[in-house]
Amino acid sequence: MDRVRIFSDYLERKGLKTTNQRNVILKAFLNSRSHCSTEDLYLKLRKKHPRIGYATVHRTLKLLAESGIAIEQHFGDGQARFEPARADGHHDHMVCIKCGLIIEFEEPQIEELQKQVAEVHHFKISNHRHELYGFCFRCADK
Amino acid sequence: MDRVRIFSDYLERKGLKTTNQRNVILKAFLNSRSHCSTEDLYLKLRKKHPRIGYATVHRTLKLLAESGIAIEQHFGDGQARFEPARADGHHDHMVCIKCGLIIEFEEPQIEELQKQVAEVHHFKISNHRHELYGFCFRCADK
DNA sequence: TTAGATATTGAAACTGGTTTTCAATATCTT
DNA sequence: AAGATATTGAAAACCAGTTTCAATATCTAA
Repeated sequence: MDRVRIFSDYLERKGLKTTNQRNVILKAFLNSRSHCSTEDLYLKLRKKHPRIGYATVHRTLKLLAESGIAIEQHFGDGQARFEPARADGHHDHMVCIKCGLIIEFEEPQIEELQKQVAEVHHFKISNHRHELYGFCFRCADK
Repeated sequence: MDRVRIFSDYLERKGLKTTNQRNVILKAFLNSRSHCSTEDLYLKLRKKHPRIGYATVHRTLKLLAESGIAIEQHFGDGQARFEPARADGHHDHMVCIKCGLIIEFEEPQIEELQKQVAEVHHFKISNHRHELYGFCFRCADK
């Protein structure tokens, strides 16, 4: 089922309304490069849809995150970033502290270990964040 | 070497000055429960030292983090928290999203695996964050 | 020990991302 | 098509954090 439909269904379940702005923002989000901030998306949309406000973009991104279509990330620069959730599951991030490059990684063994650690503490994980900060191959050389 | 001395040395190396406020804040920080925010520490200090300002507390916590005495944490509630660095090395956190309980954990195998993942991507880790969000044993029951 | 140079302090103003407000507008239900 | 309800955009509010600035404290060198 495509994500436009998933979103409409989510809105309906919540007693919210499907609007033109929400659809436009959803589509722009899905087409955007990953890890875009509200600002990024707002500026991008502005070209074709100058009447859509920043607040609406941000509210819609929050809704997308709630509905599971988007994942909200915080990489420590004080600005939320959103990326489309993937069918192929969870991944984590390496963030270059020099150039800002974001590399995604997936490591099932780590996931398994953290599950075990949680069990030891009788802790029920609902989500997690695992981020490596440092220098990407390009920036490490210098 | 005790941490008051470590801090003085750090300040001197940086051409900064050892002041009464900085020492008072350092001591209060070391005696505080872990993971306190600037606000927490400011309010606590206020009782005995009502003339110390919020800005000074925050500036000093930043200096403590720079000097390696404190570790700055961000658990997604939009407020930085600081904890005394431990001699026994690094640890990560589980955060209860209901009651706020913070459990520390340490898992060398995860550290090793993340090192390997970074190598694959020619990424040089300078630090990382690994946080599990969910329900602690007490909150999971309900 | 003291004078001069420099850093620190506290209060208040400012920042920047985010969130809320509110009157006008759009959507949905019947 | 009308009434009820949610959404919109602009602007204001919010909030942790940071900066400003004049007064004060610390440090250095004589």
